[in-house]
Amino acid sequence: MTTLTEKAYEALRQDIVRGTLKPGQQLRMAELSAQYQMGFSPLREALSRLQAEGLTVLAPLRGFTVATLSISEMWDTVNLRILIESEALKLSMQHGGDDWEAGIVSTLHALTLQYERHSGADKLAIWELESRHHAFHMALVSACGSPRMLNLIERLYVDTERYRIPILLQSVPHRVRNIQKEHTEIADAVLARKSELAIQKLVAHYQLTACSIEKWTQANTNNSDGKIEQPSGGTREVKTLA
Amino acid sequence: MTTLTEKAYEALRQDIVRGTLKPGQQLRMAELSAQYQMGFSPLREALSRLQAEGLTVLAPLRGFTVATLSISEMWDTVNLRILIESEALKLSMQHGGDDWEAGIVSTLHALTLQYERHSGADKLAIWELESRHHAFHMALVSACGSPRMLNLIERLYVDTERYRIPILLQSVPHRVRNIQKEHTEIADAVLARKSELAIQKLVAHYQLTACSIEKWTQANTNNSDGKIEQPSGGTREVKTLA
DNA sequence: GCAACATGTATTTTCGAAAATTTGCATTTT
DNA sequence: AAAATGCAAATTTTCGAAAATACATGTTGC
Repeated sequence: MTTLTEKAYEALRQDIVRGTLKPGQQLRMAELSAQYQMGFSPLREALSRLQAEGLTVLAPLRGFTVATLSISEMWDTVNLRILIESEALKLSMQHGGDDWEAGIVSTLHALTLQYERHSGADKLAIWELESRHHAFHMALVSACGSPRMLNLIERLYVDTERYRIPILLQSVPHRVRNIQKEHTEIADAVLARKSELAIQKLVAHYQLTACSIEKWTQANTNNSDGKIEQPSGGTREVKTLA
Repeated sequence: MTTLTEKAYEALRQDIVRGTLKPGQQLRMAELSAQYQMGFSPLREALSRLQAEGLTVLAPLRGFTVATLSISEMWDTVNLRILIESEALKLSMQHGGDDWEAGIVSTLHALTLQYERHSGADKLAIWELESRHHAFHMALVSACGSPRMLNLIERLYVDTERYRIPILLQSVPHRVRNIQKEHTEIADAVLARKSELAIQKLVAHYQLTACSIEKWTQANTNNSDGKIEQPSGGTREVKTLA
């Protein structure tokens, strides 16, 4: 990583996705400058990029804020993700070769290992789990042949990741679903090139996750619908989506 | 429009889409600063945003360039557009009310008027035509109920617009297709809520356009495949996609 | 007491120059 | 002659301060 702008971009992006910077939070240049040890220029540039990606919002002359979360936005994202990834998965199953299959097997294996290892609320372990989870889902669609789709899928993944992470950070993992089983079943269907079944399982996986997020949110929220608070910390700022 | 950054963003975006800034062209800060009458900061910020949208490319420590065009990229974009807009159109036909229908009728009418008016290669008329064309296509899907989809459709429109504009700028419109008839037929099927038919006509419309661009490019190009030159002007810089 | 207004402060936005890096070119070396 | 090296110019990147704008607070007028 060469330029400061890139460092700023990576750092801000990670801090937003992981919830260090909370949804709706004002991002004051002076504070960021002190926090990340750099001047305004690289920060603004990074924030602009993130704005185009939907992770920050710029209100003219009153600065940047972290993009807020809401249940309706989540469902919008999830539904779009289902549409795109269903197609991408189908294409991958048509075009994918040995390397593609190998990628799925290996990322699933790595994910499983980390699942079994991941016990409590150890942050480091959670980030590693997230990373491997991401790798597995990308491996599934990686042979779709469309750079544009892959790029979009990557962004949609990040967007939904923002909703899952607050739950993961809770110490109680309340494993009512066996998520790892879902992953394995998806991989099995995909590798067997059972197109319909694989897509159906992937869609169900996403919908179950979304439902679980929705329920968790309603349980951990006292305000009216469509708003999401950050669980950790004592700051009690309620964020609404634009 | 309040801030300089916004002005820079709009201006650069328009100049890239319309081909004033040519695909692959180096964007030197000093030149841009003189051209657009502002300092580096707002320009860099605008270019960063455009980079996230895929209209510019940033090579670390060697500046920004205009994103290149290629036939394979075009097909990738068109296919994704077909996937998204088919779904969005279906949803719109399910949810759309009177306002939505009115929007389609009025934008189609405005488009038709400009089509008949638009004679030669009058740039002003072409930009107006483009604007109304855009409005019509957005009107079709505007009732899909998904802000995310609409945002994505907007971007995909711009991306394909970059491919159509060089052709429009040629004085000879070589109207082998009756494009306006295609628009009308789409609108008719949509308003009649004939879902299958409407989607089929929209898809055909996009595929015909893509084919026509591909043929035009091969005719106006002497190099090997996948590269596109800008037609106007004497500069003979060949641009490849990353 | 309350609203409109003015004033000072905090913050964002923009500029112009300094620092860091690449690029082009001439010179040397093999 | 070709490749490597070193230097100067051009260019990007970054900083720190100036300008512009928003925000908070207190004041005046009614």
